[in-house]
Amino acid sequence: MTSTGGRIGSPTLDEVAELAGVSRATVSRVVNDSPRVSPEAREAVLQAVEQLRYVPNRLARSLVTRRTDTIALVLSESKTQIFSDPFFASIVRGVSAALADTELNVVLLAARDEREQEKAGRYVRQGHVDGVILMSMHNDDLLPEIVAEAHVPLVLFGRPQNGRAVSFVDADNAGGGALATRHLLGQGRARIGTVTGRHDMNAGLDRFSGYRTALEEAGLQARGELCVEGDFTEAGGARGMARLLEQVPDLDAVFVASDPMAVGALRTLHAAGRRVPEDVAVVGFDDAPIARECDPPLTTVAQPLAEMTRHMTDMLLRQIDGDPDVEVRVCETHLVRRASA
Amino acid sequence: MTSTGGRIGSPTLDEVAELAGVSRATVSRVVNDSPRVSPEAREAVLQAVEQLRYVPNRLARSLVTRRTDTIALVLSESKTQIFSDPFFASIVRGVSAALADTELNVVLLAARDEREQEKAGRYVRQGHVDGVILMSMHNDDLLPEIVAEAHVPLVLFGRPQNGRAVSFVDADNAGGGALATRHLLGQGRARIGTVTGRHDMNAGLDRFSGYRTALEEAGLQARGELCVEGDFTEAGGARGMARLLEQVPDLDAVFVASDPMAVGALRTLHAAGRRVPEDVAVVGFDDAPIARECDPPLTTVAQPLAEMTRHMTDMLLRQIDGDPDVEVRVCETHLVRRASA
DNA sequence: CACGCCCGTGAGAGCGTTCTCACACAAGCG
DNA sequence: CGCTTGTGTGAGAACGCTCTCACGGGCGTG
Repeated sequence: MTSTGGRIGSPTLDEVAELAGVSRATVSRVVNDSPRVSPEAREAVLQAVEQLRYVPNRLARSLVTRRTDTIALVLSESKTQIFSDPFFASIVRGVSAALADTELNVVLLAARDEREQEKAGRYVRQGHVDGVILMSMHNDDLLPEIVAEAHVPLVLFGRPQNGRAVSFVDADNAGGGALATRHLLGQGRARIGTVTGRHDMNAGLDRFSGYRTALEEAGLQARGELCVEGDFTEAGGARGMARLLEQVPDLDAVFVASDPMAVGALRTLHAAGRRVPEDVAVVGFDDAPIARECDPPLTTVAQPLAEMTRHMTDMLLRQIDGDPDVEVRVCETHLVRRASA
Repeated sequence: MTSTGGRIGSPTLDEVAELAGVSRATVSRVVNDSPRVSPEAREAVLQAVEQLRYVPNRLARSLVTRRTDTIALVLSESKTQIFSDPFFASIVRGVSAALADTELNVVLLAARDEREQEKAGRYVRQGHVDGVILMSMHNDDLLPEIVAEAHVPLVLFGRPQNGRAVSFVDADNAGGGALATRHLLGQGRARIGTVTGRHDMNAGLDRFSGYRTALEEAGLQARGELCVEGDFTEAGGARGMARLLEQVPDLDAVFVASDPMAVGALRTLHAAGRRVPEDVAVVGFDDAPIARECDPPLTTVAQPLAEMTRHMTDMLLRQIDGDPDVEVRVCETHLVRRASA
């Protein structure tokens, strides 16, 4: 390995220093844009850097600065295919965008099963990242605990189940569910069903509770046969809708707790010969790109994802800078009216 | 910062050594499972590790071992929403699965625009990872070049455009396109259109060329009005199908170069009152989960993704272990028959 | 009984950085 | 003209780990 003629490994600060005829410290200053360097020295160093194609070794730097300039976006989700959910894609985009003009890198960690969660936890604890944004929709997830105990700055996407003191950003899911349901009530719909999200995810539960609140406000009851549990996937939405139609043949509206599920529900309704919105009105949730494209275009509840991701990164950066406060932010949703309701 | 009472920072090897009453070297041996440690010493160390909740600092270790035990899965894709493509989700799953019982971590790097690509490139060059699996479907992408020049082990998913010597794994896209088209021909279809993938992605071009090959074999011509360019999205598939119907009203079959696009095409066909497969037969590509769920279930070309991801990781690991050979692997596709053709 | 051997251990150098200090030198002040 | 002030520079100690090497003690062998 050492006897090979070629340059194995990258050039070091020392090599640059020698070539530039200065000390290692001066090279470091130039590389880090310190002002206290003479123009001549700076020029010499820059030339040497160029010539050797020097790239600083980040590991060595991190070892002394105790900063990695990297944050992890952890997706801890086993049961649904969160990865192919456009909703998740938006989060990723939002976070990268928010950090675009900082020094910070974002890495995504996928933690599908328990094993991967432990791997991700280890990765975080071993000092690879300065902070973590954790999307863990699932209530029995170990990872929030693991990360919190590692004393690594942490912001959750979505309200955690147990009331532990941790910063998070969430949409007002209950408010959104109520918004959707009130919209349907306002159209004079009387038998309003719902395909909920998974009951072991807060987003699912909260949207469901908003649905019930709105019905109760109107003096109606969320009877059991009106409510079926979905799983946030398109297939699940289709199945849920089928069951709903079976249980309540004269259904005239449905609130579906996510857009992919709503697309599945639309398919079932078409197949069953129901017209949307004439026979059955449909409201979804998330305002995914598909909502605009499907037939009919989907009325849906939008969460301000850009705003939410910005809050998450801001909160995380504050924590990384040493602010010990726990912050919580719940963002308002709004209804996007299209043709389906 | 330093005056805070609490334990700032994790315990170090030295602290563990002191508590266990041994030297730093011995602790290191225990932590790294070296056999040359007496049972008593090992026990003492393990207890101290437990008590201090010691976790090795990976950066420090990497600095000397020159191994990070991390590989990056880089998604360099700007134009389509690759992130919400189920196809991509499968790749991620496959790679993590293949590395599940190794020490290696996987981080995902999303590089949507040029800026993010540079950031990702920097990340790789600065020594954060031992190797890279790069999904860059796009022909004008800078990242393959950047990574290759950094002399970091690299395996591409998908054949690169310029013939540079780099290891890659690809599906036989041309073969798959031919397979699909021959299947349609075998059903006696005569006017077979295609909605292609993007022409600046090899997967798109190759599937298209397979389509033409099969037509020519049958003595037919891929007339211009039979071919429209799609973009691998559902919306694009719907639009492409609409254009196709307009240009060729008596179309009796279509090969759509991805399943999401095929789903869009089905929607258009339904809306236009064409029965599938009676009036128009449809074959997709990818065997995405949706293919099973849609109406009618989609006949589609499957690529052996599990096999492909395994090859990619194997090849990368070999490179990381110092094997300088460039390897190439093209995997066979097969047809999955369902109801749409 | 002396010799070599292996085994468990610890001392210490090094990995590539940053950062604190101290130093040399120039310039400005009384 | 001595004194402080400031500015550019370099020496060297960290950072937390691995790994080579040397050393002492127990054992088997001739």
